[in-house]
Amino acid sequence: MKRKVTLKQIAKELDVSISTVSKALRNSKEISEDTRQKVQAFAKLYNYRPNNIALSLKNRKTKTIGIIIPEIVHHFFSKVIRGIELVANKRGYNVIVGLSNESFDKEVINMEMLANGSIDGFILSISKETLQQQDYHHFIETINQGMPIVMFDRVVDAINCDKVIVDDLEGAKKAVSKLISSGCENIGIITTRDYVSVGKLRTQGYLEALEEHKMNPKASLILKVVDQLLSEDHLDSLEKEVESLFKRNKNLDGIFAVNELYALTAMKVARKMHLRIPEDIQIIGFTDGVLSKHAVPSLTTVSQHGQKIGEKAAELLINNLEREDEEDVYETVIIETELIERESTK
Amino acid sequence: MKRKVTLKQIAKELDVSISTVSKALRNSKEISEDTRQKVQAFAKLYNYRPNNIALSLKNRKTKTIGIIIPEIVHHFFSKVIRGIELVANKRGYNVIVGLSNESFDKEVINMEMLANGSIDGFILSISKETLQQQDYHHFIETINQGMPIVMFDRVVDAINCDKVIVDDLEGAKKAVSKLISSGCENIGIITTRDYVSVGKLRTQGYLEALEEHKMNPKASLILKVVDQLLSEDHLDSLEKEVESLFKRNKNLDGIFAVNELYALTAMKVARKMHLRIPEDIQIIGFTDGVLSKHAVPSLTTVSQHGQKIGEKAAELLINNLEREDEEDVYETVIIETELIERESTK
DNA sequence: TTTCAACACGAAAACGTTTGCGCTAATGTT
DNA sequence: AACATTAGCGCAAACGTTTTCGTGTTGAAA
Repeated sequence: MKRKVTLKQIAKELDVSISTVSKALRNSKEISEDTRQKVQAFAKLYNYRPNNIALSLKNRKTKTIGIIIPEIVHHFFSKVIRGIELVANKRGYNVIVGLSNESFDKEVINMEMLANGSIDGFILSISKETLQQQDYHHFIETINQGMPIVMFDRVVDAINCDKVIVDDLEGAKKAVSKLISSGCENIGIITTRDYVSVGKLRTQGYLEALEEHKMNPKASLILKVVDQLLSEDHLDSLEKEVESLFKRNKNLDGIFAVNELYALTAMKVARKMHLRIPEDIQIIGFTDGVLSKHAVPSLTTVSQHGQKIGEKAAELLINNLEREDEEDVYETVIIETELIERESTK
Repeated sequence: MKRKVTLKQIAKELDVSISTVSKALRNSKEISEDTRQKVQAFAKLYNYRPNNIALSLKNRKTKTIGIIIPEIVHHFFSKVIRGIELVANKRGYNVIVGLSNESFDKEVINMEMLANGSIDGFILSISKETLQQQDYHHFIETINQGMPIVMFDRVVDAINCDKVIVDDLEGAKKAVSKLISSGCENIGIITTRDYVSVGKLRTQGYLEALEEHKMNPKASLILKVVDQLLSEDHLDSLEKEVESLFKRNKNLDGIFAVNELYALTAMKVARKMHLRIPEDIQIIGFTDGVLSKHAVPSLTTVSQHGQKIGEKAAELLINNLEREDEEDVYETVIIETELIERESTK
């Protein structure tokens, strides 16, 4: 078991100084052709690679990006990571992942762990708990220490930084407009509580779409699901809530659900009530996950292009990191949504 | 924008030496109560945190684990990561992720990037391309340099290291036995080419189960799908292959599919051919992903417990890293599979 | 022969820590 | 009063790099 070879070892072996070895390897012309070749041959033989940690310490940059997401077992976030990874690697960066599990404390702890030199900047999506508590001091402190942050998807106005979001409002409008133009007259929405910004915006898009088509929103058509974070019977209670939405609106002929799971649940309930999709009721979801694609009937959905979001976020961050001048102009990039029409709509 | 404060700055500010500050913060009793308090107060005020990179350099360990997986947009791998992250964080480690995208070259490059000091050890699942080429020199070199590796799911005998696998053979047997005991007499299998070890083992399990029940395997019942890595029309060609399986076996009444997607495709084809599930044909998949749970009818499946795999892998690695004695005894842990019965079987 | 570049290399500092050891002054012991 | 102990602190090395600034040797020009 031979440990990794260092400059010092090469130097000793070849009876030259460390500086000479370093320069020889970097093709400095201070070094004679002779020694340069000798050193390089030796280095190749022993498979020398500079120690990243030492370089990080010296350069005061790690070439590593920290990602904090609320949950990894989730197609959207996986896709975002893939996007980040893609451009990060292309530009010589590594990616280190922290999971907040939708918890404020874990978010803070994870960020603290990474902020002490391990990474050059953050890409993150805020946990639900943090959004509820509206405590953003850890973001502010991080930024104040000179470490840039890019937020995506779940962002918050209070923090001044680069952001990548989808046009939730517009996406929702597209979806609802589609339902309307396909003949729906009583469209229900299944959404989250308002503190999740994306939920709020999508609800707003729903309302605006109705308004544009001179349709009156009815309170009974709006279902704001209370989400008990990931509990086991969450699915059951969700189903019950959706069922009551169906029951109190006998003439329901369209559903806009702000995520995939809600949409699938709606499909399930519709089936239970012997409604045909899309003949009797049409359904559109949000988030282009794998469920929508393989559902039966397959689900028309508003795609968020998670990978593109990740790519863009990584670009913003790295550009910021590598920018010479220190001017802080923050950008908010909006990734267009796309309505993917499948079998659940006419 | 105040940069992170260092020992040196505190020392200068308080007019003591760096060593004094360091010792004061670590509660060394070499330092007087007086200065200790002074230093600690100052440190707290300026929110001092030791620089991880410097510590890594000094201690020659990074407290970071490198994960290399073929694909992240995949429930199984996400769950494994979650498991790893869980125990890693609990034991004070961070997690850094590299994606091979099923490519040999990317696997090698990623490992090289991480191996030069960035991490203390690897947890990985081998890419398909690597398995095909059977070129494992990068694993061997890494291990030879004293960096431990834990492999999971897709492992290979040629490499001597800790491994965490599911009992693919036994899991497959469970599934097929279930089909048999539910009355199936003509059971088809949809599997991968043999170079993917898990595919091979599951096929073997299928055969053994048949044998145990005195049933003769028929070549026409075995479909080994050629997987053109992630191409767009992969789904189409997959569907055609499955369809021909159905057509050449008119009396097919059971399907064992080695992954979720194959199982779903089988369901789709069955539906197209007007076979009722589970009355006319029963289907079982492998991998407990989200698709199986939400499919209609929901899919009976062999669960692999991805999270548990991740947890175990992290434990093995960290135990190895923190072991004092240098004896190399490698373990292969088998995680039991579990048959989750849902609606696609009787 | 002296002077001066050019050449080839080495010493040392720096990045931020931790820690063994040595030093000084004060205190305690005979 | 002479000596030993100890508390309290600083020096310096080490981890592995890169880079600036010397410095000694050579060869050529004067």
